[in-house]
Amino acid sequence: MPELPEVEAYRQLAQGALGRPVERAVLGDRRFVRGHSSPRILTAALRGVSFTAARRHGKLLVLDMGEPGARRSLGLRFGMTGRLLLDGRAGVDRLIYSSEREVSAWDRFTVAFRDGGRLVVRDPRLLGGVELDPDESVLGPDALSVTPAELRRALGHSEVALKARLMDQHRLAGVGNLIADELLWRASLAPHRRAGSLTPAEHRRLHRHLGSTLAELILRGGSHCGDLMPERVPGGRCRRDGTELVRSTVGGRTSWWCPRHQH
DNA sequence: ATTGTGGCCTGCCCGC
DNA sequence: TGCGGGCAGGCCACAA
Repeated sequence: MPELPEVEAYRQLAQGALGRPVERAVLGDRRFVRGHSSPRILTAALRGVSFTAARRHGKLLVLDMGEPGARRSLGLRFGMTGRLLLDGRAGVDRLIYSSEREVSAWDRFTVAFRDGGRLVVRDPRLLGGVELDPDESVLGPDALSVTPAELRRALGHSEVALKARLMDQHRLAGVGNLIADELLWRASLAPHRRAGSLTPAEHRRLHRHLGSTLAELILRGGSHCGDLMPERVPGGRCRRDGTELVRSTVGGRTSWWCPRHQH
């Protein structure tokens, strides 16, 4: 599903859309519009502009547009089943939980360029969305570039489960359910550990594993490419010590973890 | 402010 | 063979 690694791939794909004048934008489903702008205002804002930069903040892809001084931006979210396509090319090969089928009805948002190319968000489940001038200030620091001090601040002294805190986009942006499980498994930390209870050594370990896990998943091609993923099924075993993994609900999400080495 | 819960959305898979 | 129910989780509204 689209977590940070997928959206990073989408960002790289979207670089190919920069500098190409927009003919028009089309909403396949008006429910796909998020935020305060109406579909009419959003599509009108895109007419004739060119994108000047493709940025990523957590799971949010931001396309800047317009002249400096009158800067606007377009925010794209992908939920758990959203794909990005540019001129028919996909940003990622495979998307777990989503469908591989090509159904034009799932093209929720299309930007048609004057040169004939298209940027398409294809999302069967409508869990993603498009927003004009998204408020990025509500997002925490990006998980790929977060500093140790920022990560410690994100966890704070909270009594909330560590995993829930890591997935709180307002405090740390980019970590979703699959990566949280992978990260905690690698860092030997239990998902239900209180977020504020980590020792300095555990903070360091978590920060180190966060960076290396994300970098590795980006290289491997997605959030589903972790070492824990194949065992994230009933009867699955820990690849480190052979213990049968436990499935429980933490922070309202299905969590798989090793009861032997994660504490 | 913080935290937890339920609903939205729909393709897919399983059991009957 | 068709059908109903459960599941998946990012995000947001809402309540306490």
